Amino acid sequence: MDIGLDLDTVRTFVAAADAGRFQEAAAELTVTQQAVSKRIAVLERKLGVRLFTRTARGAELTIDGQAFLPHARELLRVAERAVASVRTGRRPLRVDVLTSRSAASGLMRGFHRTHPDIELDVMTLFDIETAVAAIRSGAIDASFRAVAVPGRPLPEDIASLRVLDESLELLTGPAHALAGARSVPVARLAGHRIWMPGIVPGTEWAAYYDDLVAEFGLTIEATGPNFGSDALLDTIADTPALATFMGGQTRLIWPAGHGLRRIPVTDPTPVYPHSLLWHRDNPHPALATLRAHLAATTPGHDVPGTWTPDWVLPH
Amino acid sequence: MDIGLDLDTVRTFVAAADAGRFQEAAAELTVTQQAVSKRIAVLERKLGVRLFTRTARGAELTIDGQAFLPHARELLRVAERAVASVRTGRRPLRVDVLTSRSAASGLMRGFHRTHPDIELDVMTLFDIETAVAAIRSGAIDASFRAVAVPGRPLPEDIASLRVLDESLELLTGPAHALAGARSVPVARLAGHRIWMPGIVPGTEWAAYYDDLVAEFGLTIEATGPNFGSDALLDTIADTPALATFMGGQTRLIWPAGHGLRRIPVTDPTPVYPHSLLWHRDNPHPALATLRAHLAATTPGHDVPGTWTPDWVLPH
DNA sequence: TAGGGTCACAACCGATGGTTGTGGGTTGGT
DNA sequence: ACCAACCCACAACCATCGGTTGTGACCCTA
Repeated sequence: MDIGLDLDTVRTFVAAADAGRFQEAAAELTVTQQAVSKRIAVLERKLGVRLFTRTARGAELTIDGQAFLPHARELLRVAERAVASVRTGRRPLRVDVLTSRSAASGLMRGFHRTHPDIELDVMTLFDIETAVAAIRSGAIDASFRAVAVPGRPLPEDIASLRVLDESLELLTGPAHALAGARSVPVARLAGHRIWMPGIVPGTEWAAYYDDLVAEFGLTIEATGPNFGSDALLDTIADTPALATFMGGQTRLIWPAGHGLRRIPVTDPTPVYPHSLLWHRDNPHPALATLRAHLAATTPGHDVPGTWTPDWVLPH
Repeated sequence: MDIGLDLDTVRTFVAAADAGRFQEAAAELTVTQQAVSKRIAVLERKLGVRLFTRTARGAELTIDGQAFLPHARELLRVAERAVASVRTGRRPLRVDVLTSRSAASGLMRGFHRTHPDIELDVMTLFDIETAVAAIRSGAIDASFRAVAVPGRPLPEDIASLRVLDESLELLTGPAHALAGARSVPVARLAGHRIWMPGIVPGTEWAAYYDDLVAEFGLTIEATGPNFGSDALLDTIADTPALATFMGGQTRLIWPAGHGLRRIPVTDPTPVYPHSLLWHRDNPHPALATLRAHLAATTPGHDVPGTWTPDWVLPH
């Protein structure tokens, strides 16, 4: 179905369209006029359309050529950005956001809205260990994580800023015993089955839920393979005895007709602390902009009536 | 400076990233595993970065690979649309808009806002002759034009709909005699030098200004080569004795500090009539949508106090 | 430790895409 | 009306590229 376009050919097409003459385009690309002629001919054969009308004083775009031209330019733009994304030196700011639907991802969307000119590459690493390693190696510029896991303090060269406390909510199906509640105290969750597949021991999120369990006497089951959030939501919706935790700012693809309920948890409200981590010596100019943006836009923390593990860094 | 990426390689990269194993990607692309390995190796050498970490049970993306992946996907999307833009059959709706800054272009932007799902290719043809020929040949689907030049009625198979009457405004520099006026009656323009380079005899816009000149005794100079709107604006701004006409909805790149004035023309206000033209038998589904959109959103015409040539089609 | 899975390297070879040389065709000056 | 000066296309040639097959090193698991 797809044609093996190659970008040199596309570049040739754009150069020829701009120049209006194959010769000039050839000079610009430092190839011969015959090479340009051949490339264009091949492109036309691949597309099945005539792109230029050859005249005695050059080559003019056909209507098909005019239609193709802006797409060709866009293609070159995107290619340039793709290459730039892995260029060492001035590359887009690389930020790790835990998951694509997390609150950190929302913060980055906000940052992108107010700074649309700053190029970003958003990615999702496994845990804080790999994130810190990636930051120290320079592979990424910043990471949103809960810091720090007990017994594993942040290295000296890593700086952090507490940027968002995200309230946890209980997610249940319509037949769950708590489905009708407008909110639920943490203590009332004792004895209920809370299912969170995909928790990997040793990660900072596992440490968070371990502490939560210990503090309030909950039971969280992490059994079974993690088939992704869709499967999780399906199961929660269909199983009256099962609930799960979810960040209050998580963006869900809400399955229609499932009747899922998001129920705030209170007394106290467990909050998941997101901090921004970065390397003290990272000179990326956009990093300072991001820090300033987050410092300016994020609300206060440690609101009374909330809970976080005591190993969480202050701000 | 740019690297000769080719899209087959990019496709291979995406397939390998999705599959997690070169073998599976190879099967999907119906090439051998060795070919995939080679392609990835070449891509990594070109980019100067390692994209995968090879393990015993497959290949995992490095951080650089993760950063590159969304750009690679975007590249393939754009490529697909580029190819689709010249595919006969279901291709984007092709609309000719006179110039990229014309009122018709604004109408298309509005259409795109309310129907972002409909793919469009907007282009600018020379005059109504070529537009009609392109419509009849199927090369384009619709055109915004003033119809019809006297003596050249629309062919039977071309339908039209009057969609917008655009008031003409006078554009002057700050030192022009009329620069201070809030509006100016057409009759007061007699004797003033109005300069509109780029008018080509025989086109429908030339016919429009010919009629305007004849009706109100104006003098329009079309002399001199047309160096584009930037050069025109520069000259108008610097020359007290010169003014030009401009569509009231034209989007200008307003040069800073030029002090240009746009002055409405009255008694009557000359309006430039934009009609949508299309082929009666054109089955493109988006064409009907566009017609309905325009019929619903465009205001009435032939407002009292306005003027159009008498050869303009009624609606 | 044997076996089945992964990817990489080497040798080979046809297709691709560049070069030079040449020819047809329109334009414009003499 | 011709000829020079431009255009682009076609042909022949040839190096490189990108695929194939064959093989080997490696890792995990039974």
